[in-house]
Amino acid sequence: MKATYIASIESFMESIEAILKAEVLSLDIETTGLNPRKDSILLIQLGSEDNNFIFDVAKLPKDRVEYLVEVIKDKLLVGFNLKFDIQFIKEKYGILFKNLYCNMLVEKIITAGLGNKYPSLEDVVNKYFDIELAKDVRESFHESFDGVITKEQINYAAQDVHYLLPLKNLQDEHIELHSLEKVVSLEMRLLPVVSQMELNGVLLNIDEWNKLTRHAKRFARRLKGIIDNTFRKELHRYITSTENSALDVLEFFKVSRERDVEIAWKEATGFEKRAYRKAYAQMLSEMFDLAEIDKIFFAHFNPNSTNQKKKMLNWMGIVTDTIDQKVLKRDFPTNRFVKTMIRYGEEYKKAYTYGDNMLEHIDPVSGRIHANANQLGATTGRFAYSGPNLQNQISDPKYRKCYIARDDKLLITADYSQIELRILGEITGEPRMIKAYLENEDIHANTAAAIYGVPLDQVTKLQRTRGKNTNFAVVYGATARGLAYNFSIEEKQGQEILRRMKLAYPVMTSFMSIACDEIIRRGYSVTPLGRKRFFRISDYTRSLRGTKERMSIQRQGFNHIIQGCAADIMKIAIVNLYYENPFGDSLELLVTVHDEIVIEVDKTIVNDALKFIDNMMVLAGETFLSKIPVEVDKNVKPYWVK
DNA sequence: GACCACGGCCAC
DNA sequence: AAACGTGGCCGTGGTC
Repeated sequence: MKATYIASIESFMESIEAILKAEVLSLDIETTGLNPRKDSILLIQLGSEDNNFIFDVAKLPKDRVEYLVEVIKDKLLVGFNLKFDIQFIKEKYGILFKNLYCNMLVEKIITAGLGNKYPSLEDVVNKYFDIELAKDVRESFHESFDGVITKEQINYAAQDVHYLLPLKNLQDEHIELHSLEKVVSLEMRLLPVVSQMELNGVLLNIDEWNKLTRHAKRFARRLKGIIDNTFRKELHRYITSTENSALDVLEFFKVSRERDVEIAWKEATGFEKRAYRKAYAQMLSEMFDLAEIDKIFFAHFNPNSTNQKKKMLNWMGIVTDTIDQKVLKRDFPTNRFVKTMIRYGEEYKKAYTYGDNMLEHIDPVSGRIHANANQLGATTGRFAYSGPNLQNQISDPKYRKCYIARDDKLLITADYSQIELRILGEITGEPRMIKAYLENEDIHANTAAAIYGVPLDQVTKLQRTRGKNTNFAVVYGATARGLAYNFSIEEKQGQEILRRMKLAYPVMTSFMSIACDEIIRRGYSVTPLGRKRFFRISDYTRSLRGTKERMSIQRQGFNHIIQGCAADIMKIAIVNLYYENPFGDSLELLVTVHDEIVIEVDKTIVNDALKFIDNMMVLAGETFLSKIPVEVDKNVKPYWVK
């Protein structure tokens, strides 16, 4: 493996010749950390077919590195998780690379459903070349790096780019084999856009957010007081009716020990390492006094423990195997204590999971939240967000309002109206659905009319809700039991609903049946764009005994066609919004939530931007929808509207 | 202390 | 308990 280390102007001049000549280069960078705003680039590695160049950014004049970036900006750049590299380059040199081939994204596309969720370079190189790459050198750049690059680090840096071009050639064979060219092309076009979206970040109104958090905390505290009192009564009832020690009590209620109180006791009594556990248990087993047990119980008691809540509910005569709020609400709809407990859980989540946690993600440099947008997070092609997950923010307007535009800017929130149902109608070719959409009928009421056998104009509110849920259930592949569970009805009635559904939408029904057979026969399902989701099909899967597994695969497979198509449409829209954007920096994409996109615009261009966004999104939808119209709902406010 | 599985719950 | 798809994050409670 050749490697040329470049730290002087002379060596730079020599190497740049080879770089200029190359049409394709592999790219990797080493940095001092993971944050493109805070951390710096140490090395830029470029691999050509016959050499690996390592540019020592710190030792070269800034204008030379800028020149290098300029030289390679339009070449095809191949790399593993290129989002990381191009974000650093954009942040430091102001140039966003757009001609990309990301080996990691490609690997996810060609192994969708079968491969690793987070493939590492080491895994993939090992898979294709049966070679073990060392991983631990990368961290050596982060802490305690003194600016002097070691020989080992140079070798490592060269190795990191060395395999990328041959890897591309091997991956290309799989792309061709599975006809995934269009999907790869779309994802690669999307990659710089997603990188830019992450760099843009979102702005949180911290004062308003904290108000909500404080409110939730106060609420949670009050509810905890009620829970404590109720539990205390039950505890005393238990103790006075038995002759158990504190230890028995804690164990009966599944209250786990080893909380702060136990640690404090260990420190106070001076027990060594592990010996204290036994001694502590011994002490508890000799404790019989009600007041003392009360004290020790509440020192250990944890209202966030599912085990404890479950045990206490059962003790109180609320017999349940789960504290799932859906189940509790159904089985004990009027129980006030159950309500209190559910409400406590909700407020606690608002206070901490959403409340305090969100502040941790505010970037120290930009003051904004730069969540990680994983463009191939879901097997179906949907995005997944993390750190924080911006796709499951509380939909209550009070919370959404905290996501705000910069001064003199506004947020446009645009979402596809019923995109998955429209896709379902289009793909299956179901005339009744097509007609309903063409004639602007209420599709949920339509389904309700069918399953309840009533005229469209006589559908009640409950029936419409059921119709709506049944429509979703079809996309998700629900069974009669599932429907029965959701609607709190008998399984027989669930069967009847499905029977009428099939009768009302016969074309859809036969299409689904054929599609589900195909999924098992081919071992994959595929969206109109060509995005595939693969399944492992064994003899067992095909057998009678494998019915459960087979049906599960068919549900996933059919859902992939619909959900994946919706994802494809949104991605096409995002790509076109970015590349066709006539407004420059006055229009910036911030975040996408499956069928929705949030865009920040200058106040001055709002009306034109709305038209542009509508146009791009509808056009993207029309790539795959021709029989059923595409509709986009739009909102403009200084904050995020749902 | 780091890791993991799981129950639970937020979103579309 | 789990009953229909796709995710991430929390806390608990266990392991090493």
